[in-house]
Amino acid sequence: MRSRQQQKAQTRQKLMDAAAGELASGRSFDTLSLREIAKLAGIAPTSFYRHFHDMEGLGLALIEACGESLLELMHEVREQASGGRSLIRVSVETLFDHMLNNQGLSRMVLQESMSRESPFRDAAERLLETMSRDLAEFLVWDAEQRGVPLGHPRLAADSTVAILFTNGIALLNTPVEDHARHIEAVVTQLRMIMRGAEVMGQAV
Amino acid sequence: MRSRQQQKAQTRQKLMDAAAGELASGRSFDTLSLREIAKLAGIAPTSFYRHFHDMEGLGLALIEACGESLLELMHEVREQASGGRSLIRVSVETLFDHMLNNQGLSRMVLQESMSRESPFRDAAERLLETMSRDLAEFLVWDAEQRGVPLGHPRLAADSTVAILFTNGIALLNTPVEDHARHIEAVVTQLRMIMRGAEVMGQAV
DNA sequence: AGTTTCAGCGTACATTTGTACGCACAACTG
DNA sequence: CAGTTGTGCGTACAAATGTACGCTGAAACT
Repeated sequence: MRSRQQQKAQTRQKLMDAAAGELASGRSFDTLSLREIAKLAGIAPTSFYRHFHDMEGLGLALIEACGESLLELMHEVREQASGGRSLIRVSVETLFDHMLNNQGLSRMVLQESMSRESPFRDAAERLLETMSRDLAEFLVWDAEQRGVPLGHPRLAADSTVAILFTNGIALLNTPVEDHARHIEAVVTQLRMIMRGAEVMGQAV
Repeated sequence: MRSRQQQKAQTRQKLMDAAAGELASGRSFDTLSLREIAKLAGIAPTSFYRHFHDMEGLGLALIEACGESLLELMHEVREQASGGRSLIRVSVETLFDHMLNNQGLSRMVLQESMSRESPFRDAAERLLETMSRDLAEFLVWDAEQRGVPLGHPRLAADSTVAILFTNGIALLNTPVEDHARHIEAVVTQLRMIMRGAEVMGQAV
């Protein structure tokens, strides 16, 4: 038999997968019921409590997991991008790829980031904040590298993140054959911001 | 006695107000139940059906109403802005004011715009699309007026709308004393985009 | 070997949900 | 004025929900 830890971890994962699956098929998180998720995961309703105190607990775990994989991914992108390809393009493609492979979670995180004060909102907000901070830091480093001063790097990063996620979501509702064109549009928008930031940097 | 039409319209409005009130206090739309809204509006649950076929019907009416007032508002802004004040600043302030006064609906529209294929998403999407299209049209006109060519006006408008609403939502979770600073940041971000668009316009 | 721990189960119950059905009575129509 | 219309009500019911309670059996520990 598998050890208790392994077994428990696996059941917990089943619960998270069940919820993520429902999210991916279009449900919003708070239409999910404890009983329903338990059934999908193949356990009795009351066994749910062995893993999460709440549906809220499950939700937080989902957001947490999504955040971890996302930050890790963007971290990899920076190393990979130093290989020469356009950083902007690689970032966009990588992020969108992740969102396409995690549609349910992506939607949930962004929707919750727009909700009212709640544990979900806090978690989602923290994730976006971290992404923006990391990006700003990188932008400064990159600008110095190229000897081109950037005006308001943090604001540029905020704009970038807003545009990235807004368009990422839009992409999920777009037929595959339009993806390439859509990505091109986003890349142009981001270049626009960078040009603007550079101009405002020189103006100082 | 009031006429039947008036009476019915008033009850319908009570239902919409009840729902909007719950949204404003942080609930998400699909945690609202028909019975609950009926009770808040002061009518029997079964009377709900005299006004809407569904909770979905109510939701659509809410989004519709929010969209109408919003588009009307932005239309006024353009006339008012020709008076000389910065168009960007006036637009931002007006939109944010509207969002602050309609927190529940604003959140709902933006959240639904990120959901999966559904009547709600379609309605919300249509609203944002219209705003972006109108804005692009205005940007072109304004650029011609000033003799400064704009590159990719539609993309600039898309970016602007994304940044406006993202930050508008963020503002709702911000203490009032930080509002002025926050608005300043958004104005700077929008100027950044405009500068970028102008630069890319000249490059052609 | 004997004991403890604990993931998972089944039963049970009070709430809440959407909605079908039919009645009442004020407002409209002719 | 008589007849029709239609908003609103109360009752009723099946389904679903969260969760309290106590049991079981195997893994973990001593």
